[in-house]
Amino acid sequence: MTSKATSIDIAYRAGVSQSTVSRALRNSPLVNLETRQRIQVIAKELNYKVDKNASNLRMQNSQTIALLICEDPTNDDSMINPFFLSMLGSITRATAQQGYDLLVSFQQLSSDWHADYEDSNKADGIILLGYGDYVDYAHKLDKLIEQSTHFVIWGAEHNNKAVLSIGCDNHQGGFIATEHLLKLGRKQIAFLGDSSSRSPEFRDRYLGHIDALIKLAINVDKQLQYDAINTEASGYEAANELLDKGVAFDAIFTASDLIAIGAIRALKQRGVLVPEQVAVVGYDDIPIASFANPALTTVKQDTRFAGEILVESVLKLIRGQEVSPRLIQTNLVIRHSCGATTDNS
Amino acid sequence: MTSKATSIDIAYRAGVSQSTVSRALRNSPLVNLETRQRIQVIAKELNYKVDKNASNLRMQNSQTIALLICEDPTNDDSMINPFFLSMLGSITRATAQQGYDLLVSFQQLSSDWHADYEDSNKADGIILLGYGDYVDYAHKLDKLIEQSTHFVIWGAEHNNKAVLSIGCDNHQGGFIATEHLLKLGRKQIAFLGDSSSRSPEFRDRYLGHIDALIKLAINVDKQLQYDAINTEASGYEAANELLDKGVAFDAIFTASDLIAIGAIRALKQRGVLVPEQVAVVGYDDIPIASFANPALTTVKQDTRFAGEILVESVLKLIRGQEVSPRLIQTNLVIRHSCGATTDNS
DNA sequence: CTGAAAGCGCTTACAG
DNA sequence: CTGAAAGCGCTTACAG
Repeated sequence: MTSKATSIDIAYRAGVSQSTVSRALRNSPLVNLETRQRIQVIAKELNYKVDKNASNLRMQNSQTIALLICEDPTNDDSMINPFFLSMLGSITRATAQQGYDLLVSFQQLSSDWHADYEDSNKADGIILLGYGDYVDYAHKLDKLIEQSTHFVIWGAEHNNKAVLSIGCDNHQGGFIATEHLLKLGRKQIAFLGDSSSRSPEFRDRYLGHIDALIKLAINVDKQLQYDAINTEASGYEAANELLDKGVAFDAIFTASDLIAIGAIRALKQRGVLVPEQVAVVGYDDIPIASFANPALTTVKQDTRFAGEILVESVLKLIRGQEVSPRLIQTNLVIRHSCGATTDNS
Repeated sequence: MTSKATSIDIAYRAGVSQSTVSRALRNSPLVNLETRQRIQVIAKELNYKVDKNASNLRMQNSQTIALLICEDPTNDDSMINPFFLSMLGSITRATAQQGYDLLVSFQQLSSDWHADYEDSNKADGIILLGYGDYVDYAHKLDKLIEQSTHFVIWGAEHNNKAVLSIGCDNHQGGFIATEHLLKLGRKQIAFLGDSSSRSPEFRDRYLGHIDALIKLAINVDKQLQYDAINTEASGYEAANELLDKGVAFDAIFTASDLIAIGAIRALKQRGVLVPEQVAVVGYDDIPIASFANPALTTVKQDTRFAGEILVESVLKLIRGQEVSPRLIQTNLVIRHSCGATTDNS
């Protein structure tokens, strides 16, 4: 293979100047339609592609956006949170659709965000995908703001108003889950999941749950909340503690599917029938959810839509357009674990 | 925020020439240690980062590699094959470790590979992650070769010797799965999975399975092979067909975990005890596997290692070093579905 | 050990 | 409608 064709090569063959080639390839109306087409044909023949480095250097942008995944520290290193993975897929798609490239990186490996990305002109904007309160990242966030980097974070509204956040409405999600359970006649609903401010997502789900109870005039029993982090093991443990305590309950709403799956394992092991004796509703609708036994009723976050909004938002930021934080509504996926359907296949 | 600092700014402050700054930042021994350090301090103060576009343009490389995911056409559009997702994670890590960036793209969205990547100087090399025989991509593969693009594909050895492939040893994986089942005393082992050449991975797993049977002098019963594609539904269906047929079997080895999970659902529904009556072994060790009920015994492909090898291989290609195709050994993850352990939690 | 200069391949005012 | 020229921010022979 001979070395890559440049616009000069094309200019030579087309018998025009390099500037004209450049214009023609960008389809500028300035250049005569006929010459334009002739140039484009030659370009195709030579398999010519604009050199992005040169073009970006000149235009001072990169047409790529960076996705920084701040992995959930509660997960073991080898496995990415399944919800993130799903977001990754939708963000990749949305980015491509907008004609941008996506640079992916995991946070633990790089300690200097702005450095690695926008400052080195590799990305025009950044999407931060994390779980939790971003407290560990606060300092870096500040740095990003200070440098007026274009970035958007996934999650609950941030206390720093300069940070643009896009997230699913966890409060609403918690509300509909519990409301559903109440409508099915369940009265004592336990909540498994950290309710501290360290986990804003979980806390908001908890708060939504509480609001549903209050709205339906059910007493809130603090005894029915158990902390759990986002793992199967933690759900298993929390459910066992709940069982050991001896408090009566006929349903469990968990802050994540992983917790729900662990809880179901504990219930089954103790001979508790799901959903007959205890209904279970999870959160996230990760792929595993539909394969659980019984199949898990869960709150689904629309990752496809979320990815689109996320990408659209950074792009707006980059273009200097108006953007505001956004909460995406969730919806309930009803399967068998809540007892709403009788067919328990 | 003032505009980004350049090497000229640093040169000005350090009272040296821009060339010296460039050398100092690359830690060239040519420049006096003291000046070098002084310059580096200033660079840090100014939060300076080398402009990648300029640097890449000048050096004629991009320090990034592109990952093209050719999605399994049997999966529905919204969900990526979990095995790929896991590979994506490990490739991301491996790439970062080598100081390269990773550009991710899904195949359906872009029809012109070489165009979008190497030719436009955005990536120095390409990793193709696909499932199957790459027949649909043969034409494009040819184009890549023709353009002497640096690329490596995931999967079985390709019939075109010019293509460098890295993959797990599916034959060996099939072998150890069946061998394990035989050692546990199972005699009639069904195989669920396409055994045609359209699915070279599945076919090799099947062949390994057959070899294990032959080695242990068990008759091969063609009746015990059922086609299935890589979905839960397909596994469910195949297991039902098997059950309907009325042939006796005491174990099932499936070409993927998704198939295994569907098969287990069918077995349970028909009242067949797993693993007591029928042992099941899957393939992939996707996250769901450990949550299945019973927890799935499966053949694990070491994705972390595979990702490293993949990245290492493209890099070698890029550097013009010697590389050869590679088969990575798999290993068995023994859980409950094969009946090897009695504790069925 | 350091500087002046060329050049990577584009895009885009500027002039015609 | 087209061309000559500048310049994006680097890296690296070349000369000293």
